[in-house]
Amino acid sequence: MLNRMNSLIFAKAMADETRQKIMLLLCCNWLCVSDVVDRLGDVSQPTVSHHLSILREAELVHTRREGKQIFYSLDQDAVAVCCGTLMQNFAPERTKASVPLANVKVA
Amino acid sequence: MLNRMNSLIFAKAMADETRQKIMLLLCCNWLCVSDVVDRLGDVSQPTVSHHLSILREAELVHTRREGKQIFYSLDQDAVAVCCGTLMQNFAPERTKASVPLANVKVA
DNA sequence: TTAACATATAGACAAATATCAATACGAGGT
DNA sequence: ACCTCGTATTGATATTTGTCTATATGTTAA
Repeated sequence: MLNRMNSLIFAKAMADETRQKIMLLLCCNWLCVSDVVDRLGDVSQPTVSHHLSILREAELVHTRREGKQIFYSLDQDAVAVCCGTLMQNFAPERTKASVPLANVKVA
Repeated sequence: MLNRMNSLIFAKAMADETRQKIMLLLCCNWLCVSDVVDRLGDVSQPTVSHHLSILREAELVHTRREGKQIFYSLDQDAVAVCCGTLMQNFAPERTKASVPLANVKVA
């Protein structure tokens, strides 16, 4: 139940190009909101805040306050867990023997 | 480029509850459209066809014609590849040593 | 070729979502 | 206290998307 819920929330969180761009920016990086706005270049600050709140509710980002700024970074563990859940639900026959991801062909 | 594109198409394809239900039905199973309609119970045939076409365009299903019927089944390899791509893009620090999915905590 | 059945497509509509400008909120600094 | 800066929220709008009914397409059988 919770797994299925997670899969849906996760997929919805990922299902937007701007959000994926933001996630890439926050991957291995702590950035504050205005940094993200600057790096995207073509999206307003409220829009970025909105996307960040979606990522927050999906529990895909870490948050840290520093003075006036709020820093975000991608929660890679959460992403990995969600991907694992997706695999278990939708590719169970490829998960049986604990497939090393390195061996999974990527186009 | 193509990877990122795939991640977006994949996420969008997964980002709907009805579609996830269909994918679960088609996981390890060949079903024709009307079978899917029956098992879902609360969705019209055109709607199912529409969802199947989205899954088809995302290349997440196999198709086989048999007389008047068209059978679908989930392409688990494709799902695995897409999940791997997601991991590589959005959880690279968890992919380095080829993490066995069995060791990934699932809530 | 016509009829019956299975699936796909078209068109219309409603709900969800992405976006922006304007504004509120909150934390420092003066 | 006030002002400024960074972020969040609100309200409005446009686009996307999911759904339906009606219809078209395609396959098989009579």
